[in-house]
Amino acid sequence: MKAKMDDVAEKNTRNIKTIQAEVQTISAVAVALSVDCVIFGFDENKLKVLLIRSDLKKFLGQWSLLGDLVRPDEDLNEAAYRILKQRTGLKDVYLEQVHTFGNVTRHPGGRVISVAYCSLINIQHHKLKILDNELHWHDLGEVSELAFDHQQIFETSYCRLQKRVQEHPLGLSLLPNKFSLRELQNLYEAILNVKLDRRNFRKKFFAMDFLVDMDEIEQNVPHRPGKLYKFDYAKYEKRKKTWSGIDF
Amino acid sequence: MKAKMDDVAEKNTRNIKTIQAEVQTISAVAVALSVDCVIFGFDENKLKVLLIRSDLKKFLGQWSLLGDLVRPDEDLNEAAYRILKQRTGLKDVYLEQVHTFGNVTRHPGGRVISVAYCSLINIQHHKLKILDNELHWHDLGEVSELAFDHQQIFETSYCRLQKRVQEHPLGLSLLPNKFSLRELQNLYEAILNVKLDRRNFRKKFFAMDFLVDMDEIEQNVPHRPGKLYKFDYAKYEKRKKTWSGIDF
DNA sequence: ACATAATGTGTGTATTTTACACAATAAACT
DNA sequence: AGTTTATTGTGTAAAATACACACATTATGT
Repeated sequence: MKAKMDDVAEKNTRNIKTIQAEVQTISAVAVALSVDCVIFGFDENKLKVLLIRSDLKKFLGQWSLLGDLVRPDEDLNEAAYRILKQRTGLKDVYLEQVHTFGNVTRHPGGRVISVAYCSLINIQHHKLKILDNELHWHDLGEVSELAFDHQQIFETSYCRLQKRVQEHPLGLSLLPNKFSLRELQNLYEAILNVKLDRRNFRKKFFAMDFLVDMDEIEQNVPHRPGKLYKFDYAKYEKRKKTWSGIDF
Repeated sequence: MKAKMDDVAEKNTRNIKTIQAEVQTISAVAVALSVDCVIFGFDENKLKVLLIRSDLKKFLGQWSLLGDLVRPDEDLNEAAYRILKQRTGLKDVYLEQVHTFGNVTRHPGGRVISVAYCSLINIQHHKLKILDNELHWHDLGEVSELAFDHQQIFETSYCRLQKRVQEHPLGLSLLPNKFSLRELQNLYEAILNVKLDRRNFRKKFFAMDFLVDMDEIEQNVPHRPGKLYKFDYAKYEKRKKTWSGIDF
């Protein structure tokens, strides 16, 4: 399976070169178009990103983002959703275009421009799918020297995420449906890489009035269990026009 | 001149179709890559955007953003700077990538993806160049039914601008080097489309401590003239790491 | 029953934001 | 020269928001 994918990648690389050779003679530039997804997850109180071993010989052993070429009949968003579905089995997840990377030399196989997407998934909803050890969740601190310009793409996406979670309650899509306030705070602390005051955090989140008390408590914790809440997405959708962010 | 440009555009359109016909048979998708610039200016206390009559027959008479195909040896940012230089004669202006639009059907001539850039220029620095009446500054309120998906691109860019001017003092690149506080406030009111309290506006801006009193006053105004200031870009560059925005 | 580890809760203080009014100045008009 | 007009420049009090901070409660594990 892996060997076959490598073949496809190598073949695409040759094809791109061929196209570009033809295109040099005319005025329009044909480029290959790809989408790369920066997929974030949250587990054991740490923020993670999903990476795969690089396809290309040049980057042998290095990790890279999940990406693919966009198909002829496919919009950019569709391509991003397809990649997510293929790799994680999940759909209906948060996905947002971040930036387009198109430097001439960014891909050794020829001119390939890449539209980067940032995605947040609930890591528990697909745990079974990563049997392939070429696909792996990495702690954010341990992401370095990615293939291509993926280090830059990753960093750009992470910065965007840090901004976005202060503007919209996106982070919640990283958590289980039911969560304790401690989990929620751990999540924000992990994303923003700061320590927050527990009482003020709770106050702010309750003031938003989007949390619904489930009348359940945590199980199997070696201490006083916390209450469980869910997020009221419907209420948020109604009010988000007049919503001005969280700001921790 | 205009007729020649139309020819080139039509020729490119045919070429793109030709390329795509060839590409259908192989696995990589070749797309044409373009850059569209949303160029903002400020004049007579109004925010303006620079538009040109559409090249294409399908959109005859409609206005469109300034764009061009990206060259084979050209990075995306370079292409955007080139367009700005060609159209306005200006370089060293503020320019930022906003979003990439790549829907399959967005261009009637075939698959063309467009990377949108937002730019701010001082409208006085190039006043002489718009002799061509196919190129025109439009009041923001009067921008409607642009060609292609340019209406959407424009709106996305304007929203981005509204956010960015609250995070960085970008707006100043729309003003002359010397400006009064009234001009500055008019600018922010135009961009954000709100009314601001004069005293509080001044207080906030002075508190930033980036304005330098030029010891000059406005000339030829039929009322008490205001003092002129310039913006201390060097000081801003030094402090922008710890800078957390303006927030009107 | 005792130790452990985390939950749940409120208040006073500092900071920031907002609302708001009047004297001073230069030009234009008579 | 005096009056009108339009806009500049300035400060303060009240309200809202953000911040720092401590102790009793509750379940588990031994």
